[in-house]
Amino acid sequence: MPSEVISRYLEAIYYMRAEGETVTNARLADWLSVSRPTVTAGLRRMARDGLLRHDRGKEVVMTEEGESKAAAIVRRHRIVERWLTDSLGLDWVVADEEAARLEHTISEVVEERLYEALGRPSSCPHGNPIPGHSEPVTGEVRLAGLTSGAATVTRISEVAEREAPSLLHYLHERNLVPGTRVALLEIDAVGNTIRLHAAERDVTLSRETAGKVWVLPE
Amino acid sequence: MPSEVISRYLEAIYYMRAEGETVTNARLADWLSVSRPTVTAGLRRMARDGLLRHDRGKEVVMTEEGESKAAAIVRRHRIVERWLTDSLGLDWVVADEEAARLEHTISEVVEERLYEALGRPSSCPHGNPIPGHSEPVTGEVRLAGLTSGAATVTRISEVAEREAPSLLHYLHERNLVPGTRVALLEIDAVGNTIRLHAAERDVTLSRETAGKVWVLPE
DNA sequence: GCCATGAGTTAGATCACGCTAATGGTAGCG
DNA sequence: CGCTACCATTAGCGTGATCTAACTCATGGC
Repeated sequence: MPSEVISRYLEAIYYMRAEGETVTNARLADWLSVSRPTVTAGLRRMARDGLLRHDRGKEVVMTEEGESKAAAIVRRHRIVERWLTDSLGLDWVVADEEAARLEHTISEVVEERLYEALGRPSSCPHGNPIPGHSEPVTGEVRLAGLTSGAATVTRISEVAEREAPSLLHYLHERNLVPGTRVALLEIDAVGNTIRLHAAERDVTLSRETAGKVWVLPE
Repeated sequence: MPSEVISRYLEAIYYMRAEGETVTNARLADWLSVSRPTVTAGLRRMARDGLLRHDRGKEVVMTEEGESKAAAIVRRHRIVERWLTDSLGLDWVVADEEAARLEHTISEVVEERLYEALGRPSSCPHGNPIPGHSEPVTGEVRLAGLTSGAATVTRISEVAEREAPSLLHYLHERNLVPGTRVALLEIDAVGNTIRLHAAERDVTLSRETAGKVWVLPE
């Protein structure tokens, strides 16, 4: 059983891969808020324990075992998030923080019982699929890359939660949540912003922020 | 915030104190299944951090702070146990093991919400009071010390859970659970056993086992 | 073609947590 | 009194996880 620290490494790698980013030492250090030598040492231990391969070059590659352990953690994270929001009434941001701790102490049996008790949810509160139980929506694109006029929000990237918790608040307040319909109003290529109509309201987002919201065009 | 290891020390001390045992290095080492030098080092760190005083003699004395941290952990343990048994349908033994891990990652806010969602339970599944929410029953005695004829089971000591998980199973199977009425049949001073009638059945317990079951005489 | 920049690693340190082996009490028993 | 138990601590060691400082190396800019 990997330590909690190593589990966090696995989780981070999983999220980066899911976002299509290349997984490097420096990016992991940023994500986990630790120094680069710390990551070097951590990756070495992980390679030793058969969780990934490191091949002295660049990109880190998870093994089968690493992949499945990572998926288990993410699965628990998302089920717990659902529990915290749906049953205990916590808000998005708090639920994510709490789940980040609980995901490491939830056992398989508790995970399963909880999943059933919640009625087999198909995603976390931010719309991300639950590994092993639901698939990513096909055809979704980043809001930042939207070209046609209208779309429906499918999910908020896990990256947003890590990099700026306040961003989650921001999106939630503006009702930019899974299921909301949005209509593109204007792309400002100079200011690097995107203006859109969502939930009876006009919203302006930076291109950066809009890159973390995924939508399904109509 | 104490580490998880130190939290386990606090919890163990709390349980021993509640049972009226003297808290010594050796007893802690037994309880926690670590070597005595490890306990020495742990207690030193705890004293350094203001959780207890050690006074180079014998007994360990918790400070206000240590006491309240310990109570918080035990409170979470018992609330989580209730959740696991009542909402998720886990059995006594598994619930205790799971709670032993979850108690360290449950935050104050989750603890409170969960307590409310469960309908403010007054004890853990084994009948032990929830610190800060309920008081120990007054007048209870150990089943081993019962003299009169009849009594009602109030709680199974936390000691039983640590020392012999199978004992929990044993008691549960024989329906020796909080609320069950028992009638003393015979005390065998030679064999060191006690025979009693409980839940339509005759049961024989060793004096040792009977010391871990608390009852309220009628 | 040289050099600044950034990425990864090495070197060297610290702290928490665990171990075994050996040492130093204290206290009861004969 | 002296021995045996039991207890606590010291000594010495290993691993995981973290840090800063310093080194190496490729790559792109000029």
